[in-house]
Amino acid sequence: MSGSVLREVVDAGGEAAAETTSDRILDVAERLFADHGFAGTAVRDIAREAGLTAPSLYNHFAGKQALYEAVLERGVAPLAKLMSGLAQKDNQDSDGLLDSIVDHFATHPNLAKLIQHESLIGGASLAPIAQVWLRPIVKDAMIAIQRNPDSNWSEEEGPLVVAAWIHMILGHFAMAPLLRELFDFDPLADDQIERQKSLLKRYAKGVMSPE
Amino acid sequence: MSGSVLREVVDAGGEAAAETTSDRILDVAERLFADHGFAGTAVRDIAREAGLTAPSLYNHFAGKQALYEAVLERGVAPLAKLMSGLAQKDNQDSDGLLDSIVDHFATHPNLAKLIQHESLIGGASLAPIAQVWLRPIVKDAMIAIQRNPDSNWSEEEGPLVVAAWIHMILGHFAMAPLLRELFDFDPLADDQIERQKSLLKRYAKGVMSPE
Amino acid sequence: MSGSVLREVVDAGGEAAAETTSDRILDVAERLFADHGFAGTAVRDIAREAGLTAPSLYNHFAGKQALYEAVLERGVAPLAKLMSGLAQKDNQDSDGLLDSIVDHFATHPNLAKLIQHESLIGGASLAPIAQVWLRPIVKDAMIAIQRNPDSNWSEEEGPLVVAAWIHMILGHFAMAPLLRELFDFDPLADDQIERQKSLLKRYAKGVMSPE
Amino acid sequence: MSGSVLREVVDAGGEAAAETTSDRILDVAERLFADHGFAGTAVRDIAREAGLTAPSLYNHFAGKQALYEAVLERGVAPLAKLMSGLAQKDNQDSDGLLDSIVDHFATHPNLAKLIQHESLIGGASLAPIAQVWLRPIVKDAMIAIQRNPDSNWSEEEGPLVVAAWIHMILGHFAMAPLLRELFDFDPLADDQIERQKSLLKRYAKGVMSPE
DNA sequence: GATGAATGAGGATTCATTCAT
DNA sequence: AATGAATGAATCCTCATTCAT
Repeated sequence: MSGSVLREVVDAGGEAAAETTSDRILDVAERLFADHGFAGTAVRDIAREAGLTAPSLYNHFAGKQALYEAVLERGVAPLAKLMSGLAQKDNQDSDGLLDSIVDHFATHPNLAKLIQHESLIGGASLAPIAQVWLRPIVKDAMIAIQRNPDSNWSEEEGPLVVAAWIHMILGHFAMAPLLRELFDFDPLADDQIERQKSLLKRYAKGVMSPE
Repeated sequence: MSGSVLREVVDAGGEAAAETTSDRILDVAERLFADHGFAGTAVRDIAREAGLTAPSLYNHFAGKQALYEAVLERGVAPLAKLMSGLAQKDNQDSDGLLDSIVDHFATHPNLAKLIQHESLIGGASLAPIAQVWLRPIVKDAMIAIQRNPDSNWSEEEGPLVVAAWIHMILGHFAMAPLLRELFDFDPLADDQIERQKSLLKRYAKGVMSPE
Repeated sequence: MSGSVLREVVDAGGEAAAETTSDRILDVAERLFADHGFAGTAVRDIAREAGLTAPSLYNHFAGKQALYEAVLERGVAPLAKLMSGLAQKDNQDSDGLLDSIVDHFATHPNLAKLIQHESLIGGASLAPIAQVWLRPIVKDAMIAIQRNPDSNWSEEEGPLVVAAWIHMILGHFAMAPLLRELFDFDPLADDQIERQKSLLKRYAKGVMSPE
Repeated sequence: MSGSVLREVVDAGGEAAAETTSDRILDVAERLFADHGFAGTAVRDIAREAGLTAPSLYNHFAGKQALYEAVLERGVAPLAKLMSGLAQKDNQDSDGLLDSIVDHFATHPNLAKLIQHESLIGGASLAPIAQVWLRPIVKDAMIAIQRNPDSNWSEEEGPLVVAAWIHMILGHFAMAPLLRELFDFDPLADDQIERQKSLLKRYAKGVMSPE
């Protein structure tokens, strides 16, 4: 259940054992897009780090935009799958749900950055992400919040509560460079991830129901 | 004609009444850097929207990077000033503090995006922002959290708690495009900002001290 | 089609029969750098005269400076090779040595200009030229001068004597525009080159040992 | 007679005691044009080193080209004056003539570089230099050579002999960077200039009449 | 699948020059 | 006489992309 175990199994976040060339390209592109954003990433750099030349990359992806979208889809799809799966299970178990989500981001360290980049830019790919993948989950979450007998959030506050969760989870992973500067630890280290998980769980218990 | 007096009144957040060319450039650059990031913003576009040609811009700023840093400094400096001022007042009054901070981001709608862009990229300008401007504030916040008799966060959790506040506040303003897609409201609308303020205040009361 | 054989024959000094694009670029660049200097030569002009666009040129050379250095190396290397070859032969035969050197500059009409440009500017590429290529030859020359029984130059004068030879040989080819203005002949014409050779030989006999 | 004495008196080569702004500009421009060539020198750099801005420079000179020509004229005119004066004196005294010329270049250390730059480029300003200033002197020199009873140069060789003198004198001063790299002394140091003078005088005696 | 060569569009920046002040 | 601001032209160079091989 802990992230460190999952990492070896899933491997989607690391590019060490990449097999096909397309996968290798996607791995590199994911990392570079996450670190430098879409505009700040050169196709040539992706190609070079993937071990080929830029023209060769066009044998695998129609263009930079298409590659970017493929990266986003590959990154966001399993997240959506995970969460729609979780939603169908016992959604009272917010602890396990939080563990799963945080673990997913921990094993996919570029995902949060990708989502936050796209959210900041408000690019064309944001709508699919938000509408297709995240919205259903959000709906479940809002239902869960409302259904919680301890919760006393008004209906208008629901979205902001959900948004707060998104910010806390995404932020922990996406804004790692800032946190590293501000504090003296790496938010992506295993112990910090565990701490963040326990923090979020305590929030889930107490914070959600202030009284 | 007596511009210097008007400037403070009119110019809060908008770039309509900008007076000097340098200010106009800074205003435009702030908006474009916030919306498209550093790499995604062309000097020529900044110049055009500021009403001059790209070479002319170099009469006011040494280069793109220098302009970017000037934008960041102009944006972050008052934030730091505000918060260091708040820290010296009654720092038990977390409500007023939250109001001030949120209001500042509300009236400087590009600031959160600028900080989050730079945090994501982990660029060279991040260190000054974090070290010089944010770190002192963070120190105060952590002291306040520890001093709170109701608080029972361990010492290691302090940074993560502070980080959570950063994520919630920055996120509300910076990730507006995502929230707009996900929900059907504008986080920057006055009523939503008020709602967010009251939400954060409730968090400050309850969430910080779960038991 | 069998280019590699032809190249040595046809391509001596002229850029007409250049084969590979890189060679064509080098040929044009050599001529333009020689005629206008480094700063006075535009990459776009080199590219245009070589039959391509400026960006295409970057597929062959990393940049203007790299191209310049490649031009210098291609020009100076055979000169050094020639002279180190001559040094190993009977170095009493100063006549043959002078013939070879002058003929080399005659068949590489840009070389003297390139060296003199770089010597005037004192650019970064001058040190390699001087240290690696010319210095060994100079050493030989100074030994030869000292060893000459008729020579009565003091040790301190040796360098100046060598320098005088350099000036006379380089000057004849590099300062052709001045000589054309001053006199009414072309220093690069065959008969003038022959005359210069015989002049230098007479110098070598008489001038070097005045008494 | 020695260069070191003259330098303090004449001062045309140094820019320390420059008086009018125009003179200061000319001094700086002369040095920069000599060191970097016409294309390699920016008007702004000249202006900055002269203590004003580029637009101000246009109050004194019509443009870059005009400034360049003014520099050349100011540099070459006294040289021509000197030499026409020398020609009218006892032109058998080649020793004094050589001393004067070399001293002039020694006290005007940029002059040789300026002439050699312009000769290499073959620019529009070369013709005036060659035709108006140098040609009369050259004519005298050739007459002197022919008239010398010891000389046995053919008529066609005359120009080449004169050219050789030009190369040796200009080269010593203009190609100082190369000589510094090649040998371990500064050609512009007083002792080296004296040595060069004595060398040239010996050449004048012996070399000119090999038999 | 891969690549070297090529390119139009655009990148930031420099340059010589102008002009109102 | 000096300058801040402005600019068209040109600088070197990068970029995403195409295409023949």
